[in-house]
Amino acid sequence: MITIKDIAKEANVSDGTVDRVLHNRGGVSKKTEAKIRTILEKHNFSVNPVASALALKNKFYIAALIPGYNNDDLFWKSPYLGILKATEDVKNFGTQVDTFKYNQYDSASYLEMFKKLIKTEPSAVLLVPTFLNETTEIVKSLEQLEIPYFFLNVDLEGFKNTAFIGQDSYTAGYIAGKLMYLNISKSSSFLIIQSRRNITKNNAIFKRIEGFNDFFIKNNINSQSFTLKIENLTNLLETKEKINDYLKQHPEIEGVFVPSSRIYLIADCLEDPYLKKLQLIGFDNTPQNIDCLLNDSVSFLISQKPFDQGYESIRIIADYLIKNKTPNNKTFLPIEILLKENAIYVDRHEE
Amino acid sequence: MITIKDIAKEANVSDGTVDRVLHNRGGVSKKTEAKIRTILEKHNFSVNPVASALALKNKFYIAALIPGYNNDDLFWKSPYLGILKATEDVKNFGTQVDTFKYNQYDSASYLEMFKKLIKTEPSAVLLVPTFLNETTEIVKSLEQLEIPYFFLNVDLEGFKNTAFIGQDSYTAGYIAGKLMYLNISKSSSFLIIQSRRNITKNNAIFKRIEGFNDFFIKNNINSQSFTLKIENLTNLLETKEKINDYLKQHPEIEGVFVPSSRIYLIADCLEDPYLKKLQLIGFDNTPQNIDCLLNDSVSFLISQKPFDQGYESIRIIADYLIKNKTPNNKTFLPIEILLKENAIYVDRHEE
DNA sequence: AACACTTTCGTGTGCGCACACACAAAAATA
DNA sequence: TATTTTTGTGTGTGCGCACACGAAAGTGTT
Repeated sequence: MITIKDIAKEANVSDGTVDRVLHNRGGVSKKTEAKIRTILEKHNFSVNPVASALALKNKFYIAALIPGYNNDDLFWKSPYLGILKATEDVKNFGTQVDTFKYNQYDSASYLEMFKKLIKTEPSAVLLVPTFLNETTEIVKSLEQLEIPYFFLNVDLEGFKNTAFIGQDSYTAGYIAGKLMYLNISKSSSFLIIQSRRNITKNNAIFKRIEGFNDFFIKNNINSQSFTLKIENLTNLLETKEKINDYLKQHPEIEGVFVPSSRIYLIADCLEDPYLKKLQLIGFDNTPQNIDCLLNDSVSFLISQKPFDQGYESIRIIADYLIKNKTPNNKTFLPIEILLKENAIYVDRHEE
Repeated sequence: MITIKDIAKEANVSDGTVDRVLHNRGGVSKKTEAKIRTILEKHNFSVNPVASALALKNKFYIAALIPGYNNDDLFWKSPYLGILKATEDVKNFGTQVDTFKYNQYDSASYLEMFKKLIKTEPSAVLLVPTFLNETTEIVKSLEQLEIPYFFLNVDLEGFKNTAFIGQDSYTAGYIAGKLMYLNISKSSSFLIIQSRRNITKNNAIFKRIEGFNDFFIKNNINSQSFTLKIENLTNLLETKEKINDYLKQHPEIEGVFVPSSRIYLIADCLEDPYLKKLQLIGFDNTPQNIDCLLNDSVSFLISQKPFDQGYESIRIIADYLIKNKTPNNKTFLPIEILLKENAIYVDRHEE
């Protein structure tokens, strides 16, 4: 393994000079810089990141702004755990990570946590841009401070984020459509259940529905699509009544598609004959959803690999900071299809 | 961040003494050792792996013994790339990796490469135990030399391998059965195509077929199962003739299951009406197979995430060597279901 | 030619750990 | 008690790099 010292010796300069050109620190004559660069090229030299990390010692600081979670909605636990795992991995590489959690249904808390975050003077920010207007505001201050920012999970367009890490929601929805079609009989119907509060443009849920419907359109399938909007899924009594009523009125429905991570609520609400008869397809490998797979109430789940999303994000940002590695503009994680049998082999959150 | 020096100060001993108990190097009185351990526990101390790696500098050496690949059978390229990626990751952590490739159809080359390998005095060995008898022999010398060994991809039972990294082939086959059932009409039939040379007990292919058939048995489905054995799939003329003849004689067949990574050969051999009519399900995301997904000749592929298998193996072994972290006895990677739409979001081999 | 600057470069220190070596104290032996 | 052996502990050096400090060489001004 070749070291800076080796390069220096070959160029008849000191280690410090080589270091200066490696880090574009300036203060090197053009002649010697050229000489050093030639030798660098020749040996295809790259610094030893381990030694570099040791010497740097907590030079970088990443702040993450993501939704919190509770027992009612565990989705954001996985990305958080992924972030934690990555934090551990990069900790000794001179990179510190702090996570700020906001309430995904309260734009004020989003702004509030950002204010807290920005006071810590991060070298880069990872955020889940749930709210459009507030994000515009946030991005403005970040750009003013020249802090690079990365979007996680929500692929908001029109911003100069260094990268996006998440899923191709449209295609994920398209696949959901395909799986639905496989499971219900031809010329039968299906139901899409939406929760009002989730419908905003550019939103993953919106794109999933679009993809789902497009499958049937593009393949000229004349299954009929019904949509039921429910204000607040968590209100179980109301949800229960609405759904079962609706199904009573539309006995031709054979499948239910829930484009959010809340399909377990639907499974809970369905009366027994429906539960047996219907094919349920939903998103995300939360513990409750996995349980539904295992007890046969849900046929398929599509996972967006939330743990990996969190993990990869931090790794990408750390590489960007430490190794100056510019990431792909969009990093799409695999669209994972889960069914009863492979559910247990999914994402390892432990370790 | 707490360091060895901090621990030493608190225990009123020198760094060296702490170092000795950390590495069980001996030569420390019971009293001081107890004291140090208490403090270690109290702070939940763990050494900084970065500094450790720097100080150790190429202390460990991992040798990998895996099948080679060629254009005809690219499967083993992915694990190899995974190993390479991991090699890069652990390189600066004092761990070197060398890969030895053998011919998976020639047990002599297996032994021969092992002989080469063992001369390099590895600290640990990763191997794909394709051949039972030869593996017994190999393991014997490894155990004599007290070199820990790990199995990759092929889960041979009855050995004292430190760990296995691969897929649950039985369940993967079971899922293939389920997907097949979803795609063909009830009470129709399907065909399993086997290549003679692959049939050995304990083999992944064997287990996949078992799982596949069990799906139909356990769910009381009376689809009829046919099996066609072909000596050498690569002999395209013969394969072509045999398959199409067989299908002519059994028009009730609606699906074809190929429990190996060679389904692209079958797709190549099928005459056009069959290609359109039949549902093909196979294994592994090789480029040729992915092509078949994209051009609609194959309905599903099950990936065993070969890249990840290679990558994880090396990481697991490195952690074992560097951090003394005993791995799970079996590490099962996810059973990934691929179809046309999510094929492009799979395994990133670049970077 | 003497001076004040500026540019260019070498040296030294420390990051946290591993390990060889040195040396003291305690125990065993003569 | 003197001497050897064992046991226990401290010290020093280096891993490869980052960066501060200051020295040397170069440039311009009066």
